[in-house]
Amino acid sequence: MVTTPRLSLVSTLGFALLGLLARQPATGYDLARDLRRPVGYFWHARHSQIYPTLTQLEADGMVTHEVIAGAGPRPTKQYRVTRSGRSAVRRWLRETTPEVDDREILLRVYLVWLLPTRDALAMLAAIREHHVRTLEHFLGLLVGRDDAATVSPLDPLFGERATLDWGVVFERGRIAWIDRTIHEIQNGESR
Amino acid sequence: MVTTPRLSLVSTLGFALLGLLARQPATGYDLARDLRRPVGYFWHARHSQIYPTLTQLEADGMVTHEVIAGAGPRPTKQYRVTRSGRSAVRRWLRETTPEVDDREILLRVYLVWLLPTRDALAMLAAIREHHVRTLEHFLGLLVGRDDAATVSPLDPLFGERATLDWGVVFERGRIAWIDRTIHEIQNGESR
DNA sequence: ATCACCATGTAAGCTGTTACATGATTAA
DNA sequence: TTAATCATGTAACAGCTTACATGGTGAT
Repeated sequence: MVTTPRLSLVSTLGFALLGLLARQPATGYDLARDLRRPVGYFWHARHSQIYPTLTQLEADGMVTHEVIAGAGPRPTKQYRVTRSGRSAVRRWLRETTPEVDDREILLRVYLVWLLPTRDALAMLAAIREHHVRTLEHFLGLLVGRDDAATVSPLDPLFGERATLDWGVVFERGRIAWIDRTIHEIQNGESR
Repeated sequence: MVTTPRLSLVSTLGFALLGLLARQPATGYDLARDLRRPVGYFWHARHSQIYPTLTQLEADGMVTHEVIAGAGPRPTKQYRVTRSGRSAVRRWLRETTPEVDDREILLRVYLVWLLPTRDALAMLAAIREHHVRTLEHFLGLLVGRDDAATVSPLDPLFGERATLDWGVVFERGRIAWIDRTIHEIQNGESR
C-alpha cells in the first residue's frame, strides 16, 4: 500500500501561522497569544496545536527558528518565515476555489495584504462569485415554498424556512461586505 | 484515575438526529441523505458518523430501532425517538447559554418547533442577547482604530479591520434575523 | 454492461480541545 | 504567598472526513 502524497504540505492553520509570521518574527507563545482571542475576530488556536504545527512547518522548510533569551524553562524559539514559506502562502491565496470553507475565506481576506492589488482583486472576485451562486441557490429553494405567514412555529418546516432565510441574510451581507472591500482596495491602491 | 462523568450523554450531532427523528421515524440512511446537503442549509454529516451516533443514542435510551424490509445487504433499521429522547432535546434547547457556537445556534432555531411558544421565545431572547453583546464588543474594537481610509490594502492591518467589519455585518444581520423570527413566532402563535 | 440507489458498517487519519508537566520572574 | 506572565512540550480524547467493504435491485 502506498501512502497518499499530500497535495499541500501545509494545513490551514499552517497558512494562518505563516501569514502572522509574514508580519514579523515571533515565538510560538506570541502566536498562541495572538490566537487566544480569535485573530481578526474569526480564528482561534491553542498552543498545543500551534507548537507541533510550527515543528512541521520547519520540517517543510517554511519557517526557521533561532533560540533567543527568554523566561521559559525550555529554550525560547523565535520563528521567521522563509522565502519558500512566503511564496507558499501567496500561492495558496491565489488558488482560491469555490469550495473553500467559511473560516478559510475570512483567513484569505485577512491575509490579502500579502498579494499585489491585481491578485488581491482576483481572489475577492472568486470569493464573491461563490457567494453569488450560493445566494441564488438559496433564493431558488425559497421560491418553491409556501409563504412565510402560512407556516406555524409549531411546524417542523418553520425552522427549515427560518434557517434558509438566515442563509439569504448571510450571503447578502457577505456580498455587500466583499464589494466594500473590493472598493477599498481599488481606492487605496495608490497609497 | 477517575473517568470524568459526561455532563451530557448526547453529542450535538446526537441532538440534531433526535430532532430529525422527532418529525418521523427514519433509517440511518434516510438521515444520512437528509444531512448530505446541509439540513436547513447549515448542518452536514456523513453516514460513517451517523451510524455510530445512532448506536450510542440507542445505548443511552434516546432512540429504539425496529428491523424493517429493505434493500441493503444488512438488516434495515428504522429508528424512532423515545420519550426520554424527546425530553432530552427539549431540555437541551431550553439550556441555551451565551457560549454556544454558531452551528449550534442555527440547529437550535431549526428545532424551535419542539418548544412551546413561551420557551421558544425565551431561547431566541438568549441567542439575541449573545449577539448584541458580541456586536457591542466588535464596535468597541473598531472605535480605537484609525479611519478605514487611512489603512492601505498592502498593510497587514487592512485585513484585520476588514474582518472586524465583517463581524459587525454578521452580528447586525443575525440580530435582524432573530428579531424577524421572534415576530413570526409571536404572530403565528394562534395558528 | 454500467451506473445509481438502497443500506449498513469499520478503519485510518486530521483537526481541535482539555489536561498534564515543568520552572523562573514579577506584581498584588 | 498567591497569582499572572513568560515559554514549550506531550497525551488523551472528541469530532469529522476519506476510504474500504459488502451486496441486491432497477434504470440507461
